[in-house]
Amino acid sequence: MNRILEFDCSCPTTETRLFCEELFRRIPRNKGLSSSVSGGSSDYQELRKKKKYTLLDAGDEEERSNVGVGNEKKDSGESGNGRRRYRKRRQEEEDEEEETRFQHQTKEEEMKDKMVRRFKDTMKSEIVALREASRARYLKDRVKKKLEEIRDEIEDDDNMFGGIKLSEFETLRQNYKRRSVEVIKSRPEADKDYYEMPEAYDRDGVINQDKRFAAAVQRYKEPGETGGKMNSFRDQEVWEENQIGKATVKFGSKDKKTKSDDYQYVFDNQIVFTKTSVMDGEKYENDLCSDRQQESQSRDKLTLFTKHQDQRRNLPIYHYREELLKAIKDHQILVVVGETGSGKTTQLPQYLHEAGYTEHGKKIACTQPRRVAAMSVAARVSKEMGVKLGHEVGYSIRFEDCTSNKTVLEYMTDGMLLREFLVDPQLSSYSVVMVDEAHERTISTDILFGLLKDLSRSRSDLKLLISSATLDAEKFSDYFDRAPIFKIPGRRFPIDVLNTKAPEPDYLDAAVSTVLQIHVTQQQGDILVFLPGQEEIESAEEILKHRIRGLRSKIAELIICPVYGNLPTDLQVKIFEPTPEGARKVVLATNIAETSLTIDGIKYVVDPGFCKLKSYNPRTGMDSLLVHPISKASAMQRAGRSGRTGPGLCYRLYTSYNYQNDMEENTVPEIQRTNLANVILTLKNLGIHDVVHFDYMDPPPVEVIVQALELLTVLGALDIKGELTLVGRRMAEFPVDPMLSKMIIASEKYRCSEEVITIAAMLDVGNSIFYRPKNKQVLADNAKMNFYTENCGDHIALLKVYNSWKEAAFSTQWCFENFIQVRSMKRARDIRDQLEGLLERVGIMVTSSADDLDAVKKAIISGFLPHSAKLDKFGLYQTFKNRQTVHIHPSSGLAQSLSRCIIYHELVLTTKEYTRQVTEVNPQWLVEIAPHYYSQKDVEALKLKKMARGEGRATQG
DNA sequence: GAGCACTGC
Repeated sequence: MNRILEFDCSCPTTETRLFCEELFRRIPRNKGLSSSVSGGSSDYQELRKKKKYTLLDAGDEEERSNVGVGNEKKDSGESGNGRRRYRKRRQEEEDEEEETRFQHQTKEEEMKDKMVRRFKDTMKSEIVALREASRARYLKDRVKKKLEEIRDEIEDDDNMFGGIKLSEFETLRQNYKRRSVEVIKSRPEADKDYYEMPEAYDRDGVINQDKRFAAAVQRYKEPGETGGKMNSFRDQEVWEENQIGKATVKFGSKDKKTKSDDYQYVFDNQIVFTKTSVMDGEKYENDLCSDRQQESQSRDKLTLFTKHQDQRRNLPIYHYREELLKAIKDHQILVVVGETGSGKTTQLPQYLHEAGYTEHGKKIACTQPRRVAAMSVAARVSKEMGVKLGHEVGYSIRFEDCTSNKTVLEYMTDGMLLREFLVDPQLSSYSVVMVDEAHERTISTDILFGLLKDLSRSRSDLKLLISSATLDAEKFSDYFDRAPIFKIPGRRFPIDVLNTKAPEPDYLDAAVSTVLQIHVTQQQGDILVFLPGQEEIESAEEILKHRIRGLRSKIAELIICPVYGNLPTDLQVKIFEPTPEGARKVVLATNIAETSLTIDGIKYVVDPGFCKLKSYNPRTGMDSLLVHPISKASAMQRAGRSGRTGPGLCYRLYTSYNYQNDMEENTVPEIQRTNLANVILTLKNLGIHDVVHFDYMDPPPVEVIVQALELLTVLGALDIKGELTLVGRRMAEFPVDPMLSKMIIASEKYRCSEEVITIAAMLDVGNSIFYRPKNKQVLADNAKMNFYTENCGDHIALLKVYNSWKEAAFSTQWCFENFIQVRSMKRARDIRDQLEGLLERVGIMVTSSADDLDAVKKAIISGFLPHSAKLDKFGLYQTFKNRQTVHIHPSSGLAQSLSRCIIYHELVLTTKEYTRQVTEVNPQWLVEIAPHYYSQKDVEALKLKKMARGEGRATQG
């Protein structure tokens, strides 16, 4: 009894649920049908107004009022009829009992007493069944009412949309309704509108409860079921969803704006795609099958180690093992081409190890462009070899050296190998160097190319492997003295590439439309959309949400996951969560998803063909971060993201003509579009004097090299002959930009190294310290302004942020409270620790200037002396040297104030020329600190202007 | 009152 009552309480719409269970039980299950039946041509709200539905509504109200009210109250209403009768009877019986207690004389009375006691015994066990029977009867009535409702709907539909052509969904829905009616009608006695209480008493006057309830329960039993209870919740949910859909959404032929012969869903700007090409998969499926077989066979019998060995044998590269080893033996340099999944990164070093290249204490190095890749690959290989990570197989990345003297296979970031060159220019501990993902052309990789090529001439025993994706293999081969190319097939499913028929004027809108198009017309599979930046992702998210709002009950659930670098990690994790059944995930990502993140289950890629690209202008010394069309290689890479777990589809929002004729083959390598000051300093430190004629694979513009040389000279890292000075040598020790390292070196003079390395670390992590969520911008801004005090710029604010965090014991909670990104702070701490260690190495004491912020500012000037600007008479800033108009970025604490002379960390062209991370300084200090760069005249002029402006203001006031 | 792709030492 309790069980039933509790159940009633916890489920406010039990009647509804049971009704619907009954309904669904009787109707043949058809998933597609039941999900498409949602919504209705007639508007539920309007239906509610009609009189014939008031009865139903009253029932609904009653259900609602029953929620949370005591159980007793449940006995009211239609469901209580039987119970009321029963109660009445019970009361009578009780009265009789009272009577017998006093009289108790005749036999007749004794018999009566006996009967009552028997009745009471059976009461407890039967009351449960009685309630159920009563409820079942109520449900029967509901079925009838619902049936009536559906009939009316059909009638309405016929009247309203009789002559209009319906969409497939609407037709389906109507058919579904008609079928529902037929099915219910064909049920025996469905239309009988009275209920017979079975005979309760036998002829001899004895109550026969079995007989009484058996009949009531019988009708609501499913064949084969043991009890009359129904317990499917899923169908209930489906039905409720449909009801909600009816109540909130208007949809149907009447809402149709344009008349077309046939349609499913009408979008204002439906995009027409043409299939232009197919990227073939490479004999994947057979492999996969054998993979699975192998896996299932080996799961129980084999150990983990042998299982790994089995998997190794199934990789495409396995068939080429001997040939590869022979090629490596015969040639000093080999270009290996293998697409994702070929197994080159994990297998090649192992083959070399097995072939004896690690004898005599030599190691094999394999470089990766990213830290995560180096770590995860090393972990994988150590498992395959059955050794502990850090022993025979290790990795070495910044802040983390996971190797030992036993290590023979060393995975490392490319920057790390570059640092290794500084220590040991002969790389004498390595027998093989493999540069993986060479096609990514990071700066470090490009510099490594030149150094390794040179080294290979002096060290004939050193084997060099350059591994890359297909496209530019010939280029690598040409560069490395026509080294042979070894091709390994990849493992990928075929991908259909679709291009638009006409160019799309608004890629954002087109991307959103395409996503919806895919969502309603294509089968299961997640969607990945590439967008240039955070802003575009956020607006795409909003538009998408807005557009599916009106369709929620018509289409499957669409889960929107934004991903970009600055997104806090805990929000990034969302994209890896498996998509729930029946739903679809759409990932809105920046280029982060092109190489850095791999998301499982992506079947559709939407590629608008743009990305943000940073490029450097040596004349203005300014970086620009602007939206550019992507390259063909990049487009291929993006498309490839869809074919990882099954055949994929790539929707390109540009024409195939654009692709063929307007897009570059490859993205301009980083080395040709970056400030090279750091690279030049590194090369100089390696003893390469002629940096202009260094063997670059793609030489950077000479202007950029010259400008870098100039800067290094100004900073005192190079002397007049272009040779590295002591200052330059010390600067090169620090793995940061030359301006930052100069600032650190200068902190020795101003006795504030403690503060300066903190600022350097905070500047180095970039602009991801403060987090500003869209819905809490004011709060976030207020929290940020707490770190700004009088006479305090962005640099000092960063210092305060770090120190406050330190005082809060590096607390994560503190970060949340202050809208600070923990991830960035942890990184800043790592960098700071590293810098602190390096201070010692170059012989600088860690000293604090305490509260003397001027000392800190002077150290900043020493590093960033070309980055100064002054306020002109129009209230705009002009750089001292280039006379270029710049603006203080609104995110800066100084954006509102007018400081007459500022030092900035960087200058980036986005919508305007913005200086970021700004501090006000005394112009006189510029001359003091850098008399070789600033003349007294520059500063005097500023003073005069200031006076003139002051007077102007005075007269105005 | 703007908006910052991704890396690496």
